[in-house]
Amino acid sequence: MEDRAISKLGYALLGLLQAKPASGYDLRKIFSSTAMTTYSDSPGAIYPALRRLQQQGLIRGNVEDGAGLRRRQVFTLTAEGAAELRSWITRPVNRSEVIRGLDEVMLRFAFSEQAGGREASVGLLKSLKAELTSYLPNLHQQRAAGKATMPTSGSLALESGIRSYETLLQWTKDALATFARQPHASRRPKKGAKS
Amino acid sequence: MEDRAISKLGYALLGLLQAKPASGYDLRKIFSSTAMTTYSDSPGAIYPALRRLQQQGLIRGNVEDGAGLRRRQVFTLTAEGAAELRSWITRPVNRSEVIRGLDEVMLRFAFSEQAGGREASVGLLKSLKAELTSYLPNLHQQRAAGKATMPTSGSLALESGIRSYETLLQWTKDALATFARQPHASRRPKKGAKS
DNA sequence: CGCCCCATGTAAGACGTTACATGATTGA
DNA sequence: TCAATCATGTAACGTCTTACATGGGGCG
Repeated sequence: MEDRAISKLGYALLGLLQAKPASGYDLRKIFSSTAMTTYSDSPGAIYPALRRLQQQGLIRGNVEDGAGLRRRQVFTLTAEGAAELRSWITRPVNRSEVIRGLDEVMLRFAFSEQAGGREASVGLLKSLKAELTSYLPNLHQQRAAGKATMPTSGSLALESGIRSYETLLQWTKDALATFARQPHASRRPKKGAKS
Repeated sequence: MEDRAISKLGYALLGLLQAKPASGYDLRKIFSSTAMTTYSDSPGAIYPALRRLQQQGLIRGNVEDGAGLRRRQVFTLTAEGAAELRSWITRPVNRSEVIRGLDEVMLRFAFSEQAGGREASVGLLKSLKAELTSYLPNLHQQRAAGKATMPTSGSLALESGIRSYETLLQWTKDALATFARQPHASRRPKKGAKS
């Protein structure tokens, strides 16, 4: 239960394990076959990451020795792991994350509902929306400032960044609307099985 | 002139030096003050990266000892460096870059006009557009497939990814239109080998 | 004089990438 | 039997992060 930092890959693993216990190999397959291909499926990254998480007490591994199968270790999230995941997810979005770590924010959001229920998702969206709203004028200013000095491709690149932030802002609004439309009934999974 | 790989930061430095010779400190300021804040302005990253580029013969450093100033080394792109930059920029965009390395593609594009003229920019845009067009149906499929199994926040996260790719595709079309509107006059700073 | 900006650098440590290694099971 | 897939791991390597170190120059 040491207290060192957890990498993005580490959080991705925690989030997946929260949904369903899995082996390292299962996790690799998820990374290589789904939309999570952004993450590395290399054993040299995953197995050491799992070991670190286990040393920190965030996951627990159980060796499956059912049949005459080769040893296969299935990892489960511990209570500490679930707490760590929740605290990572509910932490407000700040400027530097918007600039350098949007993918991590989206990862947080993807796991938010299972980890902290509707409220967690909505909270994260609001926080992201606020940060985007305060950051965008900044970019517009840079576009105006650089108009003269930059080559066409340079200012187009900046334009692309601006558009992607605007699209994201619109998405946060739509996502908030989606949650607003949903019944306010307690959708919060306390323990174990999900729908 | 060893032949090892160049990191993203390395290319960012080459691109900036192509526009204008600069010292390590100048480059750090660019990273910390402009829209290029995505790149680290830490000396522990930049100075070693510059040294590597110099060892590869891609840049050359000249110590300025004009006044009684403290030594200040100004780096310039060599011919080899310019060639390397061009080859990086003109290399076609592939699937894995679209998935994991869009920021690097945008970096390439930002530098493309100065490095290889209008044709380089247009070529890169076309390549990106083709790759996006072939990748997007893939994501739509995943959305359809996961609709049942994913929690709301998960599918919304995927939706965000899809939208950002669609926005980018629209941007490539607009950018191509921008270049099409520009005069075809030779803006190319290099003697033509390709027709 | 003290403080901040210029300007460059090094050292320790963590993480991911690539490549290699191992071995069991299943199917052709 | 050969190949592929399941399943886990290690070793070397490079790069970034964080933090520290150094030292001159300008300014109040």
